[in-house]
Amino acid sequence: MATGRNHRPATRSRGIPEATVARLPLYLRALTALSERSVPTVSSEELAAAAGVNSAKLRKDFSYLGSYGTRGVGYDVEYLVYQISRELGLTQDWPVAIVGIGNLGAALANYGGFASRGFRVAALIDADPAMAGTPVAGIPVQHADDLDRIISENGVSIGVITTPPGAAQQVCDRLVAAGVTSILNFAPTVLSVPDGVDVRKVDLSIELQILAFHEQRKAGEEAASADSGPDPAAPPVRAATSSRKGPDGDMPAVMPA
Amino acid sequence: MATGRNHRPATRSRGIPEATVARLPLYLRALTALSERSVPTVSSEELAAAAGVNSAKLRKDFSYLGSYGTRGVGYDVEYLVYQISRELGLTQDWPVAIVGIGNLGAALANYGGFASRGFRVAALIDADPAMAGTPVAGIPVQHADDLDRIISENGVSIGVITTPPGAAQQVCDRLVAAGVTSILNFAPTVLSVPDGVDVRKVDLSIELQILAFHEQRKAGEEAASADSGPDPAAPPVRAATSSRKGPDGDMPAVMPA
DNA sequence: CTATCTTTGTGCACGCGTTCACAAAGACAT
DNA sequence: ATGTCTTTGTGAACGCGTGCACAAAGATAG
Repeated sequence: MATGRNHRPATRSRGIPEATVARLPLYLRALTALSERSVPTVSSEELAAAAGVNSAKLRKDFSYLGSYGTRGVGYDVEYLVYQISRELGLTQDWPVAIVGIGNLGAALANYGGFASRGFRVAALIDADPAMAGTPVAGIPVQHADDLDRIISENGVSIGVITTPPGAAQQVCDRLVAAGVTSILNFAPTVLSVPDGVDVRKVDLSIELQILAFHEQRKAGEEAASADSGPDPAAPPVRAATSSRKGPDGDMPAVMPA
Repeated sequence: MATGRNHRPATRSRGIPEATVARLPLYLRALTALSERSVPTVSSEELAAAAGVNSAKLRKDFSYLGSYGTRGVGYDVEYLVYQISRELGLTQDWPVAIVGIGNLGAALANYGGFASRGFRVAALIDADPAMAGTPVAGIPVQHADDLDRIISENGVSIGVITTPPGAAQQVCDRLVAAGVTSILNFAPTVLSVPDGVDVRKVDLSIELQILAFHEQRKAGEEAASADSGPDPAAPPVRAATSSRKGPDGDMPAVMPA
């Protein structure tokens, strides 16, 4: 019943830190590229550079999985690919259902990176009856009324939500009721899920806003003597100290929508 | 020249912790919803619940911005919306360019959440000459040859990369050369950027793999007495101790692509 | 067999982020 | 004016993650 429990709070899973788990796919990608070039072994320094991380961090990460390297030589690429794949659970097939086949849902269905690495788009679900039967990326869209059955029959345990924000919580509840225990949420909504269900959030708007923050800061630093404009340290006229400072007139309406 | 410097390493910006910056958009979204319902004030407890975070964390986050609350009452919604918007730099217009108009790029161009909150899709760029002139989401696609000019003329400082992975680094280099200092990267590639350029990464494949890890762990815990199958603690036959343990035959080919 | 050289694996220290718990502050009733 | 009650703002403790620096381990040459 935890409201808005995003990501993993601090529950270390099976001794492997969450931060390490988040980097394993990165290592795996770099190792796969090396494997395709038939590189037999790789040092922590080389692999770290390819993955964009510190070499000490990489070695510590791998130490959580076990001692898979050879001192003086490095790591066996194929063996490490297998170990990480196994640790991440990519040696098995993961049927995935995408709910909400709008622009984004359709794009994800077509996305090649989805299909590889053990993930398979098993079902596309939408609430619009007009879309039922229409194939998207070669997969017919099914109606949301049959959500329970679709999830059960396909053994889906990972759901992807690409609905409008208003429908996200309801879809989430139905997915969880049908047996889904992992959700990738693209809707800009805080989802409430019961314990035992993992939610990961991908929010384009939030990413842009974080970039805007740093962008503004960079601009404010370079032009420290601008035309009274973006000085992030000078707050505007603070409203009176009364309890209701609503319609004072100096509060610009910032958000268009 | 820093290779693979993603996110912010540890550089605290303007006294505001990076973790706090990442949560400000979340608060802003919740506050905007309250504002639309004409709620005048909100307590840290209520707002924290709406944003899905701890109330103490929220209060500490706001304390970095200043003392904008009233003890015994809570926070003025409109005032806080303005303060956070200003802090995030959303009071100004941010022209954004999307490079790589495939499925995902087109979906982002159509995505409504992009347009709101000060972000404006100023240009769509693709390397395919056949797409030049074709309107996507009402915006004509322009050819990548004119990238420099497009970025300069529109004053774009935030670029979104939705190209195939092979083209991402080259596109990134050209964007940076043209003056872009913030990049949102959807391509599964580690980007190298010079200092002063911020890169944020959105990687669907990585998110799924993290979910798969926890999913596997959950499945392994519940069925602790399965048919010798997914025991995450028992490593398979370790290859011989020689330096080259490549083609031993017992190394399953895990990655299909 | 011994020496040297490379690279892993990790002990340790440090800093950031989170959470608790509580004093200070202000609203509100009397 | 005073007391009570609610809620903020923050000091302090704790835990996680990161990076340094080095010893241990093994390969390789002589």
